[in-house]
Amino acid sequence: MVTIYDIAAELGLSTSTVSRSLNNSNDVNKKTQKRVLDASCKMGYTSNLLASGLRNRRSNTIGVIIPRLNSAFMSGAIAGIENIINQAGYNLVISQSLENVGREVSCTESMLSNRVAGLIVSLAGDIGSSDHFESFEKHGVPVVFFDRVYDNEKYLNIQIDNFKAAYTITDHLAKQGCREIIHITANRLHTVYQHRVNGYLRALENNGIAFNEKMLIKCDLSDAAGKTVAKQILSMGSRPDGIFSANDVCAIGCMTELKKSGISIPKDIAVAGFNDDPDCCLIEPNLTTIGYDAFGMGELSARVMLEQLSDSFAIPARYSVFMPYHVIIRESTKKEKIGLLQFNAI
Amino acid sequence: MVTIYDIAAELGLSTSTVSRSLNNSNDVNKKTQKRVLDASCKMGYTSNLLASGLRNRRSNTIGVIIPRLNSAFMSGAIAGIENIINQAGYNLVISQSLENVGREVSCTESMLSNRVAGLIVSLAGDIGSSDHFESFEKHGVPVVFFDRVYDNEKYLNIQIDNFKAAYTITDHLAKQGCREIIHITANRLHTVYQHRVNGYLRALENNGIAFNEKMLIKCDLSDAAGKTVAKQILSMGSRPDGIFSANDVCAIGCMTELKKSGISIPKDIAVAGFNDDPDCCLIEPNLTTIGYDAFGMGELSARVMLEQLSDSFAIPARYSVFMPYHVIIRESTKKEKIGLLQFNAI
DNA sequence: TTGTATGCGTTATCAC
DNA sequence: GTGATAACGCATACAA
Repeated sequence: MVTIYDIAAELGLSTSTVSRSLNNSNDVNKKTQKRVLDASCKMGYTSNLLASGLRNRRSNTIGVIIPRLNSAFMSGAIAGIENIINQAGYNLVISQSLENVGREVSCTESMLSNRVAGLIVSLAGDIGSSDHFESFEKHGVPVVFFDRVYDNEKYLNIQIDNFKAAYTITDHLAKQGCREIIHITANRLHTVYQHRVNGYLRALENNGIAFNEKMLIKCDLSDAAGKTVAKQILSMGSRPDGIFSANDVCAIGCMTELKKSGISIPKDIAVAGFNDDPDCCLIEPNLTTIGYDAFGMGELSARVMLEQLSDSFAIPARYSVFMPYHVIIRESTKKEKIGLLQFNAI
Repeated sequence: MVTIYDIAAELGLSTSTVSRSLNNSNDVNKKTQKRVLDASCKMGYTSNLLASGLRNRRSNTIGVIIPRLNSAFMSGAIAGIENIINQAGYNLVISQSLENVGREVSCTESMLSNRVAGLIVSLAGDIGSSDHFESFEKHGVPVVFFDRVYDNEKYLNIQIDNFKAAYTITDHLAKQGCREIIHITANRLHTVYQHRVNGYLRALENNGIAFNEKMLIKCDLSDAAGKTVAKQILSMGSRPDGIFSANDVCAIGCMTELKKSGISIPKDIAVAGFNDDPDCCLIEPNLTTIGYDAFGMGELSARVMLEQLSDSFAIPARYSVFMPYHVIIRESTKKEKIGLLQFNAI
């Protein structure tokens, strides 16, 4: 491969001048620079980022660790991150923790070995220690968390207010006349889900709905789990009239199965999800849900990262950013009787 | 950061011995190795892959370039690739070309700069020159294409037989009694789509169905495009009784819109897609489609890559692998009259 | 089995 | 504005 030595030899210059030209330094004659750039082009020069990274003691790569790459939310967030990061001249390394803390740890080790300039993370499902992020902090490598974050102010967190969102959507169900609203949540209570549970509970309380443990169903929030939950619900003594699932996938699995068994939605049971997956508008009736801007969240995470990267001497910021979210009300929670009530109320 | 110098100094050894120990070389005393490993652990050593890569003249990273990260197919394929690649001790860099050849080119440049050990690619939408892959070949960096490949035997291609698959599903539509089957394809005819068109045409021919240009509709295969196509179809003089879309997303968009306008599927129009997205089982009626193993295709691509990587002195292989596919017949193409015919035939 | 010495390609410091 | 030189951390050819 062509190196700066080759270019230097070709033009009778030193490698320093070539390097300066290539890096668009001010300390170089513009004409010389042009000669170098032309030659590098002609000779097919490709910069060696490994050498450059070694010399600079860090690569020009930003690492991303996410639980999984298989949701509209995640691919949207990645697209947002990539958009900002690439513009800034960085590359992206993406790794999946597969919802597994062990894998997350080895991902961080690999990122460390690759001397990433920064790390953007959405945490694996379990709540675990954050030890594996400490070496980054120790070596001045900024870490930004998004969506699934640690529940403390020690880190840079980009998220939505899950408590409020869950509160609002549960409250909506109650206002639609639901009196027995169950909540489907993750079996491993990551803070994200814990906050949603809390919001749900508060909404029940404020609407004078009594809560008992049977109303909280834990599963892995998959489509299959949703179907299983539906069967559970069908066999319940007193059947709920509202379901709030902590994600859309599970809500949709559940709905599909309920429909199969002749349950009418929202008449018999109103259903709400979380995330605003595209599938919400595919299932019939369309699914009420919480929507938030995945692409924007990715972009913001990346921007915060770049900010950290630029003033490396500044005290590392420690704060949480809450992104906006909105409740998207669709047919799956529009109970007809309520429609009438609302009509009368006008 | 701790380096092998630090470990060497700590133990009174040379860096070569430390390096050998860390790399599990045979030329080192097992006891010495253990001392080194213990010390490296205690001291919190993290190998510097930039230095190692510079020395070895290539990184331990495999690059992946794909059009977009937003489909079940792609995330499945990526998961498959990652599964194999990680086991082999490599890392993955993923980049999206966003269906744009220009971006694809800059992705390859960045991969080259990062001195990736190999490159796995699914091509951007357009047919373009393959010049940007030549430098890899020139420098002995293996390139494996999957799904969207160049239409020649010059490269390593992992794909399905799109001609046959399209033939089979079109033939199925014809056998269900459809006499005017339209085909929705991409407006930029990548080979993948060209082959599907060809299979479609052959099936028409073999079923004695006349073809005219109006039966071939070109669009970007998005959900929105599907809806637009539906409106086109509704305004056609002679309405088709069968639709074969080159992907599911578009088929589903189209179906949704047709249903809204009171078209009964499959009675009025039978619809078939391609890919077996999970949404095929969400839309009603469920969508007939072509299914193939995304995860397996990813794994195979990665395996072929590793094979190339291992015998670097072998002549680079040049061949195409065709993965199995299967036609998945669901309600969207089961015309009732045919059901009766089949019943009578028993 | 271990150590010495060198180079991978780049950038930064210093001198001119 | 340019050049000589050293150093980044590691791996290997060669010597011992």
